[in-house]
Amino acid sequence: MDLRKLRYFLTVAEERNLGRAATLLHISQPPLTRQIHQLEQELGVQLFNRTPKGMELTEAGTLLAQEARNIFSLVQQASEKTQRASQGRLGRLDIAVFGSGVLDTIPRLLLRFKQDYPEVKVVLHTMEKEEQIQALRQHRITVGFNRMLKPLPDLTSELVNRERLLLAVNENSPLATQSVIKFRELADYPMVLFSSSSRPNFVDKVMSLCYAAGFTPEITQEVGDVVTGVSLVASGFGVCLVSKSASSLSLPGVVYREISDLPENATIDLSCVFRSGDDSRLLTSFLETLRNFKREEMIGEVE
Amino acid sequence: MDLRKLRYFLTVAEERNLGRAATLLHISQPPLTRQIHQLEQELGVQLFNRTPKGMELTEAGTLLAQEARNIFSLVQQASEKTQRASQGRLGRLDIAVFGSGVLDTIPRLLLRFKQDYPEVKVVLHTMEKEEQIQALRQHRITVGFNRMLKPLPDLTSELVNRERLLLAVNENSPLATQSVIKFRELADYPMVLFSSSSRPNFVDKVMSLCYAAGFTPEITQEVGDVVTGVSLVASGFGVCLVSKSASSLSLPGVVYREISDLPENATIDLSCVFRSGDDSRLLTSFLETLRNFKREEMIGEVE
DNA sequence: GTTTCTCCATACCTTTTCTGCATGAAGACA
DNA sequence: TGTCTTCATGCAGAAAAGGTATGGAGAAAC
Repeated sequence: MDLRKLRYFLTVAEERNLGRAATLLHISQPPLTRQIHQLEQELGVQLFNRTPKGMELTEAGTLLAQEARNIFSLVQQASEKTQRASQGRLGRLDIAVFGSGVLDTIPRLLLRFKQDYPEVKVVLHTMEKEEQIQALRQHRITVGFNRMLKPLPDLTSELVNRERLLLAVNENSPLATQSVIKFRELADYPMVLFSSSSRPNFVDKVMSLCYAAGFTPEITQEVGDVVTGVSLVASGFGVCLVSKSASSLSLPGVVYREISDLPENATIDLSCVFRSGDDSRLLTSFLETLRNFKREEMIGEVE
Repeated sequence: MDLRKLRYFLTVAEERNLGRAATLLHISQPPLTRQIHQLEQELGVQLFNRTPKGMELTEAGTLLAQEARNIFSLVQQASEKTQRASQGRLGRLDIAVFGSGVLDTIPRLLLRFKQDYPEVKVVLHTMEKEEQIQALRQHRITVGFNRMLKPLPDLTSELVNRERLLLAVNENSPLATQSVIKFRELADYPMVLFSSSSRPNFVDKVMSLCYAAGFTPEITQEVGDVVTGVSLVASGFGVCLVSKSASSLSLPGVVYREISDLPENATIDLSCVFRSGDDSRLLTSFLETLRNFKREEMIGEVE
């Protein structure tokens, strides 16, 4: 059974007349007769009763006509969906985020993407950096978000934004009342820091800043993620250096303070990683939204 | 886009290799290549990335493959359903019953038909006799049930069963306590009867029985249907002659009694009517069940 | 009752489309 | 570099679909 035969059948079923149906189909009547006969023979079912008045549907024919309409509707949809998918406007995009990366920037970006491409289903996976790299290579995800990725040949990373460090301090700490905080002063306060296993680059960055400022920080507790870190600050474990976007995380007893003399390079980069040479249309769409988003964010910061 | 191309596409999509797919499809590789190209061109969408390892689905291709599977499943179902419909095992059968005909016999028959042909959807319509005739001629129904139809050239009627008359009497009436009731005795009791507009044949039959017995009945009330008639008996309006199947209608205060000397022809026929020469498979199926049903009912009565 | 008209079916030929064989081009792998 | 695998292309043959002419059967009109 072929779609042409089915189309012919449906037209005859609706016209109840071979001649008119043939005209509508832009063919002559005899081949149409043959195609209908063939369809009946293929199915082993009589679809029409031939009367002097025309072609009258049998019960089986009536049912097939309904089914045929469904089939054509599905075929039509399939064609349209395929075309939308080829334009990166329909489909499924698997994205990985790291534990605390879901704060601030990424949700706003994803919301923006959802507005731009409402038919794309975004599936979020929580993965740490190494897991993301593996998942990208295995095509389990298309995009990963993380911080400070070392360059890799098969993966391309693109900077999403660069945030200066902020200090999370307990509201009862003397630092909370100071109008200006210098980095050097942190030497006098215990510090909560990520464990070097979970965020080696971040730890290295903080440690090297401290060394440059001439002190070794007193680490009271190592934590695996920002939320835990900030909640320890709330409990009075010490101060904690976090990225600016983490300041959207407001816990009772915690305030965020800028450090006045932070060096230029004391920043945390949020990057977006994908397979080099991935020409997927969904990725292209996503990167387009990402670049628009960056442009608008920069304008926002300048203002 | 025709089903052949779609089948080819799906096979290639599943094999991810033109050569293997061609083997499975029992064609050689070059035509398959061309068909895939044509499909891509028709849709204006690249469905595969050609790699030295084989054919790799694009996002659009992945989506089309899913849709294609749905389409084939629907086509398969359509074919099977059509064949079942041609055997009278699937479809919709519109049946008309008269007001009180839904009592006893017809429900049992319909239940039996539902067991024999579970995939046939029976739609019941309540219509009086003349309405049924019109509906049959307009093909709005396929079968009608009614009582005592006069012969018509374009409609065939088949006897379903023949029921003797029963007398519905109020439990307080002297007749209720009598062991034997003779027809002649009805002359002394007021009677509830159908109006001659709703059941002319039934009224004629009762009146002629009374005349033959030598009396004219005192009609206290004319009613349109059995249920009303029997409820008037319950209220003490008089006695009412009903068909045996109506006795399944039990109302408080009403008992049913046989009449000992009822003539042979004092019967009510339940007939089934359909268009003469209707060769619909559903009707054939229905009549087959009906005849089996009649056979079993007769055996039941003999026992 | 015959004619005419309207349908669908069949015969025969033409045209299009698909298929197979042979072969080419390009990247992977040893 | 040679070989292997994979997809792409040219050309001829086969199959399927389409067109024209015509037949046959029933309904409607005269």
